[in-house]
Amino acid sequence: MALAFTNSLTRTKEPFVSIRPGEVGLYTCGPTVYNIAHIGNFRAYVFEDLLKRTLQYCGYRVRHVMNLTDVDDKTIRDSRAAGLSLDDFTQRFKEAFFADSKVLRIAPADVYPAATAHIPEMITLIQALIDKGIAYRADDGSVYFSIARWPNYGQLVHIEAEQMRPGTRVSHDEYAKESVADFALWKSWSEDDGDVAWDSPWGRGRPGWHIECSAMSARYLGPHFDIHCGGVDNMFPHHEDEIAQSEAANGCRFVNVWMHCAHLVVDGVKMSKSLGNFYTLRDVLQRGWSGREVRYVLLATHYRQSLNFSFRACEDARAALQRLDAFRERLQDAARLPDSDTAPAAAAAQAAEAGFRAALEDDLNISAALATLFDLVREGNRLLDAGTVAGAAAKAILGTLERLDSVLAVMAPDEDAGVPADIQALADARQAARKAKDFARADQLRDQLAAAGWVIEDTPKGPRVRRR
RNA sequence: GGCGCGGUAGCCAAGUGGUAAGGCGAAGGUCUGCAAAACCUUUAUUCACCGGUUCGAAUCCGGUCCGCGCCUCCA
Repeated sequence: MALAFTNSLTRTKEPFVSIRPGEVGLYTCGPTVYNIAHIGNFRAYVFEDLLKRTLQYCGYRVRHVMNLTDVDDKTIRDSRAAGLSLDDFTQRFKEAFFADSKVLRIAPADVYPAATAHIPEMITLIQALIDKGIAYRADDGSVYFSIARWPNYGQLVHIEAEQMRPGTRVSHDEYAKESVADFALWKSWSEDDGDVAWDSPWGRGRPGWHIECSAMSARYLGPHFDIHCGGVDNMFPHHEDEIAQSEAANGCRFVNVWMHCAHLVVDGVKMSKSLGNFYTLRDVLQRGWSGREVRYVLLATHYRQSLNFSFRACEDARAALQRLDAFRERLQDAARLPDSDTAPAAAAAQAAEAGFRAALEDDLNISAALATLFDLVREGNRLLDAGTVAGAAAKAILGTLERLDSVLAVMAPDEDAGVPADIQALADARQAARKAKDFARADQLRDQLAAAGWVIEDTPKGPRVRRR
């Protein structure tokens, strides 16, 4: 089975063939840095991370570009409200984004181009569209892309311009357009923009939203590249417009494969501040969930399926991960023993690896991939119980787990915050009581620990205290 | 009006023609001073509903019901 992805352009699953053998150019729409990204945003980034790691697992070298939208209506509006320069304002949210990405173990992109650092590229692109007669400068000084002059428009969302119903969000200041469906490439300066403006052949102003991705993807990946991702909500108009701009300006196909992930919902409904179900990663961490637990929740649902986030799902993830942890600990202990027969362990490990790879190659079927992982856990535990996994056999399974984790990135536990001194003192007192066979006293201390939110486990190496 | 997505066990979730993966939970067992943790076993005659095609359908076709998303700057 070879790699295959569902292409939003054709809406079918297609074999994946890279433009250059062994290499993939990947562009993923990044954050608009006007606030802290929420877990719905990170659902998309985790999906893209899974895609990238899968490509790498399958042997591709991936060149990954993720843009940072640091100039748009919202960044301008909110930076002015905060009394900060645009750069100072967006810088904080860029840093927050990188920090949160790291917590979620998202592998960094190769390049994070910022829109404000690529204005000349955008101007060049817009000029090319004007020169070709596809874009026009309106009376208000803005430049628009004319959909009437680009018959290929609509290939991604499969719509006809006539069928578009003017939405309620059409802004009043865009009356200068020839057609409601036309979209801005360059927006002339208005008072609301304050000091945010660049010079251009059409006067002072700032770029439209879509143009940055066309300009920056071409700069870092070329005019024609392999895969472009984002959330479904970006299909229209953002990606549709990108295609129009890029193909009209460059005269070649823009992207071979478009991949879009479905929305994250919370308890079955869209996340929104007014419903009180709006969470940033930080909100979730504050409730005691770790980065990898959240990553697992975001990862474990297939990307084209809407993901229902809930704290119940976090609990399930924690339990599943603890089971993986326990399995790896058992294997690490067994690896120090003299070698056993390696055949059964090797067979289980190979079966898991083959199944895992086949599942991910099939349009990132993460559920099937995780199923093969847990099949290996069960089979491995059985073999450990039977004493047929020791030494090299245990190391073989650990090696497989490590390779699977190069894609999943969920196996290494998060940093433990440690045990407070007073809690440890209670645990020590309980152990002393147990030694003295004063079990009533020991149980009473255990209850005290439980009331404080800690559980105690008596292992062969002594008692271990753990938060619950 | 247009374009889409989805309804599979208590919960989450694969499977798109060959007779229901996996995770969580629950129940039983092993271990333990008792627990906890861990491990093992069990846990859907059935895939929203009604017809149809087929030797055979959760999977294909027609219809019905229900939930959700997008239609100009929300991942």
